[in-house]
Amino acid sequence: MLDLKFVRENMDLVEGALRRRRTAVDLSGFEELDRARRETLASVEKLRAERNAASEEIGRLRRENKDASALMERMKEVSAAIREGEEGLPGIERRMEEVLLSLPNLPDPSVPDGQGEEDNPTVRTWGDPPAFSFPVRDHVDIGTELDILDFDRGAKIAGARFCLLKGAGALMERALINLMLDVHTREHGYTEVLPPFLANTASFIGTGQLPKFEEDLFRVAGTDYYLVPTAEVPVTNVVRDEILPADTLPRKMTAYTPCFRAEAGSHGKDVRGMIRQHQFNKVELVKICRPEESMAELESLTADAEKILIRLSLPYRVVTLCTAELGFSAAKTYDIEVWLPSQGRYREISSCSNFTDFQARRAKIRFRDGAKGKVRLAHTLNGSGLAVGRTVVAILENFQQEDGSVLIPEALRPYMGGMERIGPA
RNA sequence: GGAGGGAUGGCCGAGUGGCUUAAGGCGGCGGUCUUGAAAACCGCUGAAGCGCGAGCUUCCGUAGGUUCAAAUCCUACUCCCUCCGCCA
Repeated sequence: MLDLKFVRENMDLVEGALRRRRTAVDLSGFEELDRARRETLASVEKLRAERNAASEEIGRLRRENKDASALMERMKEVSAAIREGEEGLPGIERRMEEVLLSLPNLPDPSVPDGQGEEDNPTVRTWGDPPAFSFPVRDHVDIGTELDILDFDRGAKIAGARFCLLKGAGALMERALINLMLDVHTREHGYTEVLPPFLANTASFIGTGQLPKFEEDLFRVAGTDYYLVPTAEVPVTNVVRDEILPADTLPRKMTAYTPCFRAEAGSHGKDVRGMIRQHQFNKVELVKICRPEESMAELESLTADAEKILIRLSLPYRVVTLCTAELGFSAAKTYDIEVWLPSQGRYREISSCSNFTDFQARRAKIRFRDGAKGKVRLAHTLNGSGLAVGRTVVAILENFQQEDGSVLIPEALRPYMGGMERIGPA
């Protein structure tokens, strides 16, 4: 959510910044609502001040056993006038709230303009795509033949876009989760949390998925619960409605959760394999920090995620999302893309974003600046560290051998009971 | 699921209709004292909205209601605690 005062005073700037995101907004109606609200508020508050003064007077008169009935009678009218004046206010405020909640974050000035994926500049590249002396197969063929991925059974149990992992496949998924959590907690200073996998409406509004993107979520029928689409939701909301001591910042948390995505609009994209599923595992990194530090924290958070790929010897590149690709709540995002031999290109495996004060304002995440300082909105960040299912895909494809087996990256072997290779069943 | 008890500022906690513009404490900040610190003492210290400003208004879990006036009374809901039941 953008700051009301800022929007009011910088309408043109806001409209211009959102045009950079290819989001057309017309704020003229909002301007009118804002004016009406302030006029109403001014007159109602004046009446309330009158009533408060009279109430005090009535209290005084009654204590002195004097007659207050005339004043009480007059206040009846004032109270009626207040009620009447207030009448339109909830409606106006609700409509303003709707507008504010529907406006995406403003892109950071460093974010390049662009129309689509092809306009995301590459920041850096690590590792070399492996060369193969045999025909490359994709993870579906490799995994099915090794009997570690079973898409047919996944579909039988749940439906399309679900997968069953078996044997060394299930073990690898679990091993990756442990490796990632260990690296982030022991080497990068994050505190591990294991949050609820369902969260309520208030939490989803806090991080920006609601009210706008309900169709992307699975809701538990008859309840106020949604399945989390990312640990970002429960973990960022750990500090919702709190005022944090400044010396506890930056607060760094990491969490494993399964992620559930309905993604109504995504049909037809990545229909094959484990790239795009209704359920997948992810280890998430979340930071709450001072505004001055958030851009530097974004750099280090991205580096923390990259570290996992380096450990696993998976070639990747980092791109900056251009204005058109930026997510709703983000001011700046780096995507980390891993090399997928079967597709001959890099595919997203992590998305690291600085949300500036956008989520903090919605979720009331604040800190006290200095011992007697002002209360200020914090900045929030998060990034995948990493998407586990896609990491399995990348390992199967990058480490595939001519005989159909898959070498296990050395860093992962201790987490898989010393297993060095997944051989044919 | 049943019965009871609760929800008040960063934290704890008093407060059953009008001198509550929320007592008191803790914590924090400033000061006195001290070589320095601690202790002691003194002072300051909730959040948000509106207004150029003096200032005004709102907020005591949430939403309604009663009243000239609500932290306080009424209704519904949410969450927490204790006990019982069920259960991994």
